[in-house]
Amino acid sequence: MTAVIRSELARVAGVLGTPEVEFVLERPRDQGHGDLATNLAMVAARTLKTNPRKLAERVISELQLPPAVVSRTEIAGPGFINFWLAGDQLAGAVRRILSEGKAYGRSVALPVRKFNIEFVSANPTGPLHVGHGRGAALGDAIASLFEWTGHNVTREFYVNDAGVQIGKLAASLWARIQQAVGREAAIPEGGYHGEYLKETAQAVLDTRGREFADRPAEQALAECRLIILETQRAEQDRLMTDFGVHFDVIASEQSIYDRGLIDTALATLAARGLTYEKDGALWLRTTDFGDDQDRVLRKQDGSYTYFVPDIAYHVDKHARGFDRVIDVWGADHHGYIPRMRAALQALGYPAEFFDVELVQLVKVVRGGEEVKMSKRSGEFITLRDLADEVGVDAARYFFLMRRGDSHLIFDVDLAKKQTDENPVFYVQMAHARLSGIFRTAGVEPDQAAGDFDLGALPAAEDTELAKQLTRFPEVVAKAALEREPHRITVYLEELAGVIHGWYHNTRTVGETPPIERARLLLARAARIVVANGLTLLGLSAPDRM
RNA sequence: GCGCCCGUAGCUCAGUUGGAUAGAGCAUCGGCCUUCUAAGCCGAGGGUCGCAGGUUCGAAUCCUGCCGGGCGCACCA
Repeated sequence: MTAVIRSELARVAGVLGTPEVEFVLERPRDQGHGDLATNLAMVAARTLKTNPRKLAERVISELQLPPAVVSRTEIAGPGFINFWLAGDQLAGAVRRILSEGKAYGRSVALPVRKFNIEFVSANPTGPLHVGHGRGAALGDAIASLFEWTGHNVTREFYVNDAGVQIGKLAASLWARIQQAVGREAAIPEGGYHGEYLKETAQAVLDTRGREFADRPAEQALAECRLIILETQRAEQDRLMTDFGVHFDVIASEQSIYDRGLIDTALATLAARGLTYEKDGALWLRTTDFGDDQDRVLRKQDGSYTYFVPDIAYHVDKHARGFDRVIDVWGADHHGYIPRMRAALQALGYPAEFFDVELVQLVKVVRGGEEVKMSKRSGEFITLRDLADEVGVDAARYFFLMRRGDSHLIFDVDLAKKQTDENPVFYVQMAHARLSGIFRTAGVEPDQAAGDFDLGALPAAEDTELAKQLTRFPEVVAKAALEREPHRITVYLEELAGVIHGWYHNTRTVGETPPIERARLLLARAARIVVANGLTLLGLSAPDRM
């Protein structure tokens, strides 16, 4: 219905002689300002150098909108034009919720794009921690938002299984194995001290026998490397599955080397004249593309920097036909963005091909005290621990309820509370209560049929709820455009507030038949919207709590 | 020193690509249980939008400078 008004406004803008003017048509914050408002007269007045309110009068006299769509218009404030929609419009919007069901809120944003979204991508050198959890929740939710707006999405996880860190990890495991059979052995310099390696060491001895510890070091290290990689990867997969995140592609750094993609990428850059030798190293002219200094590709010792497989990996993503690639990174990697972007532009990819979503670090608080995390000491809150303690739904919700680029304080006590102070509980409770209405009525929600008649509903709460419900599609579209899942949680909390108020102040079961019928349909529509919002974010929509 | 992010109510945070009187939850205070979940609802108080300039009909939003917090500035990954 907004599209009709928008295009009519655009037509009038042309009549006024300002066809190019950019105006806004939006829902005003204040209900007294109508259902929709536009600033057309004010922005056009600037170019036409005339009085905005006078121009607004002219706009209204030019507008040709059927009364079935707009029941009233007014000029307000400095020159806003406010519209009140006809009652049928709202009832029609609720009927659309009922007919679209699980699909309500989905749309197709043109042009349809092929997205690759890479997230988590944790090194297989230790357990996933809460920061990875935030990346997982955010990446998955952004991917879902793209799907809900009609795009093609691949969720991807990149494994750094080729670097020197894996070698140190294998050596650390080997030391733990030696210790487990009672020998003196030290974790090597820069190695890993976490408890989990002791467990893995014991598991190796249990399954392969104690003789494993007697093998020649060189052979054993190669084997340790494979074992620890597989163990860590398996645990990461299990955790992500338990966390409700499914990856379509697990990409391996080692395979980037094995498939010869390194040489291809370097050759392409060289052919474009963008590399040079200096001080015995090979450099890339990233300064030509906005970086503040050129970067080394191949070190003096002949080995490649981490930058090189990263470039090759993104070349591979490009080759796989994605037209938008988004990496979800921890904020501590932000300094890496300019050089990555520069490298991809050096390869001739369009600037919009590559983008990064930064995720700020998570501060976990319990009992009012910060829970410190230290990878060094091996003491930190793992994602597994957190999910076990507060539950997957609460964990995911808390990770999503703030903008990704703002610091997140994760209050463990709050996440566990089964009261309205806890936003997850508050939203899920709204769904459970709506389900409760149908239990009492003795009908399945889907069986609440008939034509929705908003006119049969007398309470102001009915209309308010209906209005709130119909906002959902535009909230989803905006959240997808901005890649901001927190817009969904904010909306759901507002919606839940309206639902709780409606539930408290009106009754459904036992009202007169026309009212009961209409309220059941409204409850069904509300239940659909809450469920769709929760589902989109990867959360459950419980019928009881 | 340079760069990126952040700074909004006591706390945690929203704030529609510049709009109308800056909002929500929690906390505090005051009401409401013969009710489909009181595991809830209604109401009140609470603000120098970090500070100072600028841009314009209009700035929390855009620009400049400063202050404060976080994170980066490798031939590490």
